[in-house]
Amino acid sequence: MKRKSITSRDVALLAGVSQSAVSRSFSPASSVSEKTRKKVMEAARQLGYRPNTIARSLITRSSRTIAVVTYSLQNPFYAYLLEKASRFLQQQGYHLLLFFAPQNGDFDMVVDDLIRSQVEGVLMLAITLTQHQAAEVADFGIPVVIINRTVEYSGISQVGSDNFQGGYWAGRYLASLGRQRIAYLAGIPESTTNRQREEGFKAGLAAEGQTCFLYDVGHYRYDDACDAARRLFAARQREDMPDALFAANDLMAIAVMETLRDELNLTVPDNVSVVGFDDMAMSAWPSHSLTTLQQPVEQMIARATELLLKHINNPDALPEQLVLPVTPRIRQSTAPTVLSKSTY
Amino acid sequence: MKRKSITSRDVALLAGVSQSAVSRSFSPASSVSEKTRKKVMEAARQLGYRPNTIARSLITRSSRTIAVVTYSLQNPFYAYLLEKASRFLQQQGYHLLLFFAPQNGDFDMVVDDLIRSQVEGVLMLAITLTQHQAAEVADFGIPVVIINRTVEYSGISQVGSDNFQGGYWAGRYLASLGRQRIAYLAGIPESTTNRQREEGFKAGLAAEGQTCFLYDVGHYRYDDACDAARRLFAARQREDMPDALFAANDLMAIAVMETLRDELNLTVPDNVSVVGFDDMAMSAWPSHSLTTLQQPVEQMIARATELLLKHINNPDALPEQLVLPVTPRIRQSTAPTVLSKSTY
DNA sequence: GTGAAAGCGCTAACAG
DNA sequence: CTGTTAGCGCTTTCAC
Repeated sequence: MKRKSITSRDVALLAGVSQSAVSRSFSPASSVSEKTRKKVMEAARQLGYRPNTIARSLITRSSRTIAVVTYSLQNPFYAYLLEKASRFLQQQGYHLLLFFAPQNGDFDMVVDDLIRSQVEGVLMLAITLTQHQAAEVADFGIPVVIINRTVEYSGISQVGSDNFQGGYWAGRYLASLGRQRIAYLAGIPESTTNRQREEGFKAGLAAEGQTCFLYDVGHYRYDDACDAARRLFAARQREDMPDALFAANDLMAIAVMETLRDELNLTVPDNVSVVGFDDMAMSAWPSHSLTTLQQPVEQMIARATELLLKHINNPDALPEQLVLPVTPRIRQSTAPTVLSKSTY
Repeated sequence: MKRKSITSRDVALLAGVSQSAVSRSFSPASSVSEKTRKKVMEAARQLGYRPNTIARSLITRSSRTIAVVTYSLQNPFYAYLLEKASRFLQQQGYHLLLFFAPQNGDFDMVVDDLIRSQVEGVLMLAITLTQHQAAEVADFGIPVVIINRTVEYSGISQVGSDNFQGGYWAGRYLASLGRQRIAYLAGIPESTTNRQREEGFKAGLAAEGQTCFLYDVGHYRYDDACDAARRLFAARQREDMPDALFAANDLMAIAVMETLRDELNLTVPDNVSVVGFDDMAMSAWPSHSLTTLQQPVEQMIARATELLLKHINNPDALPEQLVLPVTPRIRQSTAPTVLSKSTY
């Protein structure tokens, strides 16, 4: 933008009014006579004038901008979350500054960048903040809402779903199906969502008198989950491999199913029953038909965005931690164990 | 952001230097003595000072911000495009303003918003601009690059792939497999990508002495494509329904396959061979194993972003229209026709 | 209702 | 190298 731009002064000159009259004409709340506004608008049209948002932000000290921070869009569940939340905020008249968390994990720079950019709020999707980072942003007076991840810092609002309950259900359900060797495929092990799902799962198994048969890590990613599946099912004997698996998200659950069927000649659900977490759109497609824990996406977004707006409009509002219930969706990737020839 | 913020003046006072010394200390290019910078930085740290990006933008007349406009992230191909491009631009030190094209199609407001927000460039993903809109942005001096869609306006740079060739290949390939009733599933009929793919497809069929057997529309969406599949294969007799289908993108191709197998009891590729367009990651998964035309995504992004940066740095650079080659990926969703009992 | 004047927080000459 | 001085384009008192 080197080219000199048309300013309100130029418009004022052409319209034969003062510069402030131009400003008023473009601000719905101000009182201007219909006549003046008309003159101004006409001059503005002729010159192709558009108010400079940056200058306005500087003086009003409000950027009408919200930062959205996300980790990766490879997971359709997050792509969906991002789109829904963004559209809503956009509709509320906010601009959205998009930040991707660097894959090398150097998140401090992003936090710094966030603060400098004068956003009025921050919406974090599946991003784990350290206490330090969370405090830094919050202390700076920028409201933050985290969706689908938590941080041990009560100064920040969080909206998540009941990961523990979901995991618990998965554990009990698979055991109740008669499965004896139930494995867990972790996401990012240290992420709060993973820890909660894992703990819930183990508790659920324990309630049925079982323990976790095998454990591996897939970082919430498709490819990593395929690799994990190869490791988990590497045994020679069928009785040494899992007969069921709970994956910390749908994307990994699907990866496991694909690998099982394509490379390992195992059937789902007969040889292996699989449960995921999220219920992304794709999980309901017939090819996958994945039993999973449905997160209440729409509700999560609604609550998170309204919470964020609340904090923006009222800096004294207290932070809230919301935990929304998940719903089991039983599909065809799980079935009771049947005794067949191949089992013996 | 109502709370009064710490300004460079505050820091100057504490550090015992002038306000401009503070400014210089935070600008890598400026010359400041190590001693001064140290004092300033220490004072800044104490106060928690961060330079105000908005004020900086106003005076430098450069926002270091690029707008990214996208249509929908439901299509993983675009989610991928968005993530890749964004990460690159972010790495180049740009901020990204994210705009979703409204679904009601009222794109003029977004264009206006775009211009007001003082972005230095606009990257459009799969967005169709009218000539008028394109001209409006371009005339305002904001460089625009469109990925994967074209507009009849030579003032704008565009990066796309060879849709016509891709369609042509699909048409010939399916015909060469011995398929006799080849259908086309359109995306958004009036979108340029769709038109080019469709024309190429028809030309390819013509080269093999065939014409398009049936035609339907799926708007590039999964659900719409399922509906279209139901219509396309509604005939009582096998010989009245298609034995092959070319969909204008992978998402729709997959939707068709899912519907065929799950609801219509038709097998892929034997009863129906299917070809898509894009080659998104999911298409290679064993469940789908979709034959498709691979778009050179990485290359498209690389060229588009470098083109955009070029235009930003040199406003006189001429717009370019790039058409990159697509590559057929033959997988298991297509196979030669075999004469089987069920055919007679 | 309207114009004049005073900045928002910062960078960029300009002297020294 | 450093401080002083002008603004960037806009909103917002404040008189009239």
